Amino acid sequence: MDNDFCPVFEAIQLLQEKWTLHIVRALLDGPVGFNELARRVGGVNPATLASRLDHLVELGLVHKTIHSTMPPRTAYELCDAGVELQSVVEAIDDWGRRNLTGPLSTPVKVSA
Amino acid sequence: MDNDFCPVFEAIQLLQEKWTLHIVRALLDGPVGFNELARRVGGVNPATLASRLDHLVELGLVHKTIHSTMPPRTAYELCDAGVELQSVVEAIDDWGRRNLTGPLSTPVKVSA
DNA sequence: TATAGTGCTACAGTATGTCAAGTGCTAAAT
DNA sequence: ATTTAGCACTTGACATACTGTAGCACTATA
Repeated sequence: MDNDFCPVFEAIQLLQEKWTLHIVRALLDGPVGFNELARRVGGVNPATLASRLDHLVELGLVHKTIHSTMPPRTAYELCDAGVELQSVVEAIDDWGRRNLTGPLSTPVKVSA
Repeated sequence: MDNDFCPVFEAIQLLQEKWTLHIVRALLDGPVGFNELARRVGGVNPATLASRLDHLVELGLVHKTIHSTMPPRTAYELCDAGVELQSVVEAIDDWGRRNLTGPLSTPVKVSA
């Protein structure tokens, strides 16, 4: 019932949180502010984005710099551990290009 | 508002569905039946597992063989496109070993 | 002085995942 | 011969997670 801290399991747990991978991918293009990050990612709503960023900051994958409180100006950027996720994103990228030819069908509902 | 079919985006969408990556990882160890797969993965509930498997089969990443209906005996195994996800799992594995030293803290709630 | 933009938070609603139980049947154990 | 135990799931009630839209306090530009 426990994997007794298995790093792979934990890593998957983290990366499967909705939008996390998208956010990391967007951050690979360099530091950004909140709203522009949302735009880069495309489709996240601010509440979720804020939540994911909090988590990523907490884990030390992302660094948040508040340049000024008012007018608000913040920058999010990947730390080393975050940048290392590039290899993961690239692997997904490769796989996607090779194996996805069209839009995915809608996932089957759990109770239907 | 649209990524106009960007394979990376789609791939991330797929892989971030809860348990999908865990399931793929478990299947990399070879064909299994439903219940044993659940045990290998550890923590999925049958409804979710069934749903994910349907989706993976539908996308052609997993092949389902029904050896007998009654007594029920089924085998799930990765097809080629599924096996190719090994590189993704490995990248995550590497990253996890290098960057995760202890259990993750609980994700921050969206509305709190 | 309006307008648009910044980084968020709040709330209600919906989608998504979970828990426990159960089904119909058989192979192995008692 | 009769309990177990196991297979592959499904069902329905519930909890949690995510979404959409609005809004705040404020400034820089037009």
